[in-house]
Amino acid sequence: MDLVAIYQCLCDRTRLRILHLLLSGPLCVCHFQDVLREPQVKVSKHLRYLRENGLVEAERCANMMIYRLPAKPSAQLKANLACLQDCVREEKVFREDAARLKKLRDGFGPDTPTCVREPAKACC
Amino acid sequence: MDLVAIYQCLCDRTRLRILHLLLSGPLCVCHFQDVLREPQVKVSKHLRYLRENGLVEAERCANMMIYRLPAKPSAQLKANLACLQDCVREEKVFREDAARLKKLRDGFGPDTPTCVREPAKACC
DNA sequence: TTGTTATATACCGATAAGGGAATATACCTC
DNA sequence: GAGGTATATTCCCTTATCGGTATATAACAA
Repeated sequence: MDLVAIYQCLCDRTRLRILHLLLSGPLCVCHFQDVLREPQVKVSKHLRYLRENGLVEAERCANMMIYRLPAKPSAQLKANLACLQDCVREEKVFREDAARLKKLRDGFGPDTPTCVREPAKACC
Repeated sequence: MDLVAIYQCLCDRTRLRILHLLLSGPLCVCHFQDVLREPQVKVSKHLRYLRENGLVEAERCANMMIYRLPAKPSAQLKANLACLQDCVREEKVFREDAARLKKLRDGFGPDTPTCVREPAKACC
């Protein structure tokens, strides 16, 4: 995995949003769908892309997949994720995503997805 | 110019090499050709891409074009260029480029291009 | 003017990227 | 087993990217 591959992962807005969310902790696919408000295929394909390039790791838990940032990121990846975290502050989309994620995590009514209402059961 | 556009510029190896060279100062196109050992079209087109996205600035000087990093880079760009400078250390291509550029700048025989032998005349 | 050097552009082909619709797989529950 | 939920994959289309060959432009020099 070289530097170019990292930037190739970072050069799509959806993937940036995904990585930004992961900076605050592991998430399952339905979280992403809900927070990003993007269709399941789209999310799934971008996650696959990130995974194939070593930018995220995945683990099955019951019938859902939990995605997280690599436990041992390379120096290059670490540097770029830190840089990303600085840069996203300036853009609205990312702040909105963060706000929606917070809402989900805080728990909001009976219509929020199971994996959010019952994190223990959903392993995340 | 948003974050995605920056990463789109960074996700090609030739453009990374160009930006890396620019981190050590302005250069004209023939420098790039020589150091990168890439054909003129290729260099020119990547420079155009970078310019259109605000990652480099250009100025004509006599019959050559001098490219440089923006005088007033955005916070996002500044952060990413700093990150880039850290990351390139790990990869051979960049070190080799730097070595070739140094050779050129130190002046090497009568077969080096005019714009390198006579920097004053070439405004760089 | 003509020629020369430096750089840019147009055009073409090959490949990759990104998105959606439909379908498949994996796991759970009953 | 059947049915449900969560996620992945396949197929198809559209558009972007990258590279090369050939040609055009800009500025200088004689």
